[in-house]
Amino acid sequence: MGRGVREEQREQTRRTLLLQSRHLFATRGYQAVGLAEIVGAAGVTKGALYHHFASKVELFRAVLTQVQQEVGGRVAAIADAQPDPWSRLTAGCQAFLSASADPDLQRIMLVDGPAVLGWHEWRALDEATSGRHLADALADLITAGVIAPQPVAPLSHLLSGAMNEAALWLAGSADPADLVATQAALSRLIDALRVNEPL
Amino acid sequence: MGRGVREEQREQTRRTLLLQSRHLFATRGYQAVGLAEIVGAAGVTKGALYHHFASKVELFRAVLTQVQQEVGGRVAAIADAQPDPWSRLTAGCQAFLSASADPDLQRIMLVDGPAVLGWHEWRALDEATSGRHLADALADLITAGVIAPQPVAPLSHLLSGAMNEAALWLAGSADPADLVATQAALSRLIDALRVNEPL
DNA sequence: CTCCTTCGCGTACCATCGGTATGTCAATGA
DNA sequence: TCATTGACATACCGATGGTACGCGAAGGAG
Repeated sequence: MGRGVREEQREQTRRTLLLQSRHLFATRGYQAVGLAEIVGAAGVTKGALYHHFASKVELFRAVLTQVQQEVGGRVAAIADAQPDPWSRLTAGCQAFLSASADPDLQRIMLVDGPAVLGWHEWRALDEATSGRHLADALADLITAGVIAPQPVAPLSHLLSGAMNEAALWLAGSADPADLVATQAALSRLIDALRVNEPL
Repeated sequence: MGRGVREEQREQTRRTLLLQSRHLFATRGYQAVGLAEIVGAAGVTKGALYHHFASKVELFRAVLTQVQQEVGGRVAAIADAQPDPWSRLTAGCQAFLSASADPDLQRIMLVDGPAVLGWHEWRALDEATSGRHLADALADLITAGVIAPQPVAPLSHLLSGAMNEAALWLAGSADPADLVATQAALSRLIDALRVNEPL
């Protein structure tokens, strides 16, 4: 099944473009990085870039999608390994916090994402990956009667925003105790959702 | 106290620049608005703009500072009118949610702010206004023994992020029930902080 | 009132950056 | 073998943030 030298080179170039732009976007931000620098790092020219991506924004969109799927995959993998719905929620939240703590991911995912694509589209992308897992976990817990019946959307947004901001803060904090304290505080907040606090 | 025609005109120009750029930034975003459009709306030229602000970023910084102080002032006014620390926290959170629901404020404050100035500087600005009130309220509740002793910083970031994201979501939701549900969910989360859940 | 200085601002210009049109050469398939 | 397609390079354009400089009126000194 020789896939053809043509298509192979194409995908190679695209991967390199994604990889380099992702690195540059992560370290210096979307605005500060010019296309010249990206194509220079990738060893190609602007012609190649615009052959693969319609605009700088679409290149960023591709990078963000990739990052979101990676984070979503890591969270889902850890959450799905848990035996019960409640553990899936808590473990998933901790996993998201850990994954988002990577400074190379969070600038793309949490800072530039909403600004470049607009909040609504950013939200839609998140909803397709990590956000979906959170909403699903909450819905499962409601149907299981573990947490009180209520609309999932508000809760999902509150928790998602809490974790996003916390991850941003943790990335800049050198003290590892902050991570522990944040996880503890987050656990307390989530525990509040249980229908009856068992002493 | 004749302030002089000179200084009066200067401040007038600066105010107009801030007002117009704030409106444009709020409705179309920092990136999509060019300086030509701003100075056109303000009835001046780029010379005037660069006489008052060193760069487009500094203009945005001035706008953001103004917005933050307004929101912080509104929140503080409502919170300080409450009799006890616990009411100050809850009322302050509700006030922040309501204030941030204004689409003309939130794009500047919550979307473009972190991306344009960088998350750290954005955080520092927030810390100087609304964020400070939240941290103070939490600290008061801890010393009063209402909520369990714990570091305030993680809690403050979690709650701040939750409210920010919720405000963003509420602005795009036409259903007024979403606001009620969000406030209810937020109240439940905050209630979880009490040292001993009564009943 | 006069002169000079200062200051707020307009004008003209520049560099850079995202984006496009077009050329080129190799892979492909008949 | 040869025409075609497609992946990419090159050259170029318009717009935008930013700068250098000029101008005219307000303010102070005599």
